[in-house]
Amino acid sequence: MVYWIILPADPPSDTSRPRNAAHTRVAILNAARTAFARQGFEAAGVREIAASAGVTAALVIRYFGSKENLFVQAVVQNFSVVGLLEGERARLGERLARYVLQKESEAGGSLHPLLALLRSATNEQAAALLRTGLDAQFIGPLAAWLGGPEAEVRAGFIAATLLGLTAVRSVLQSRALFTADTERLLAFSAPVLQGYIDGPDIS
Amino acid sequence: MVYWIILPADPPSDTSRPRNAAHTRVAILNAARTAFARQGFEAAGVREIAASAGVTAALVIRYFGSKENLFVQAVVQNFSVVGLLEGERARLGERLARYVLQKESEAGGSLHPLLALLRSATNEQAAALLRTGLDAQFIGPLAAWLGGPEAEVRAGFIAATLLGLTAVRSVLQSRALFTADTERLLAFSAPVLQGYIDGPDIS
DNA sequence: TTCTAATGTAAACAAACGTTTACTTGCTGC
DNA sequence: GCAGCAAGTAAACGTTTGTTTACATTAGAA
Repeated sequence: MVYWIILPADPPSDTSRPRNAAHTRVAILNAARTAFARQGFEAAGVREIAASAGVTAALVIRYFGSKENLFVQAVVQNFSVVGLLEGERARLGERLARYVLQKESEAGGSLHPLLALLRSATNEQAAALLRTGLDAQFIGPLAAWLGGPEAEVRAGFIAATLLGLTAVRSVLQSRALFTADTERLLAFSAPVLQGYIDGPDIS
Repeated sequence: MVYWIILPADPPSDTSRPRNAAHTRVAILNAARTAFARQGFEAAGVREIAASAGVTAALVIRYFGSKENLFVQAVVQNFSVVGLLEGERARLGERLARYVLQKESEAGGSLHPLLALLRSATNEQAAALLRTGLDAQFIGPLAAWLGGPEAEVRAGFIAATLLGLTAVRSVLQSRALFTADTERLLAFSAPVLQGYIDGPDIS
């Protein structure tokens, strides 16, 4: 018991955290995002998410009602394209390509948001939830930004390209794209993406 | 009971099948391919595969040793790019695009082979198996066919594009690409794929 | 300081999973 | 015709899953 007094006031930021529903909620959401990105909707367990947030599974259910609802709040409502749209139009293709080609370690310390989407897209339950989110928060805004009659199809192809690259590189880790250096992959993919952005309409 | 006698001699082609290990094996493999394509490696259950093949789960394990081994024999050793490589080089992009854009109903009656790959790629156990299969049966042969110093990267991008399209269309069923007609999608994607095939090398 | 509502936990639930064991059924070579 | 082995099944095993129930603890207002 004495050891508790000797330890610093806020040691590993989890063990001695005072009871605080708001902080706990955030901790659970962060743990869930990481777990869903690493393992997908099905494989990620409520007990494991709870443990890595420093609580128990029962509390997670108490706060979010169900695993499905936790997924919605942690992942579906949490990826967006709007940040990438800032900047000159002629280089949007490059920004998008860099967005998916950067190593996980470079992605702001956390795992790539697209990973959670991709790793969970195969579960029918999660896919139904993601369907809405992808249209509302990625394809929709991107299409509106692009403009023109083919905007939706163009945005869809961009999403498909980014997801495909993420799939082959981060999930399947196919040798061809996993070991190649980022700049070379960028040289291939950025023009393609820019082509979807600025290419001519199909009659 | 009388109804059985009235029914034709070989009714649903399953109930009255005589004992035949070879036929049963094939039936299990077919059922497994469909189940893995529809639900992915984890969600597809051995009991369900067995039932749809007209046998019990114990027999499936007896024949294939484990669910993992069943997956290898049903899916991993069963997708290949070689068929698409026949024909003129200038139209390979179009053939590849058609390969993934055709509706499931047009894909020879069965589900698209890429679906099983994609829906199972998120399971770490299955992904490890698919990693080898994708390189050995798709990217490898395609790269050898393409030739040139960048062949592997080009093949990787082609695989990524096809997987991405399949993901957005068949799994996420995003409105933008799900409702658009095949010919328009073909007009967008075929040139991109052909670009990966014939485009200039990156210095 | 005391009391109560909020915060959290331990333990168990029912269902589903892949797999194993022991058993029954039926085709086939002698 | 009949043994023997292959083909197939029923039932259970041990885990793991998301979720529920009943209980403990602590923070904060009175």
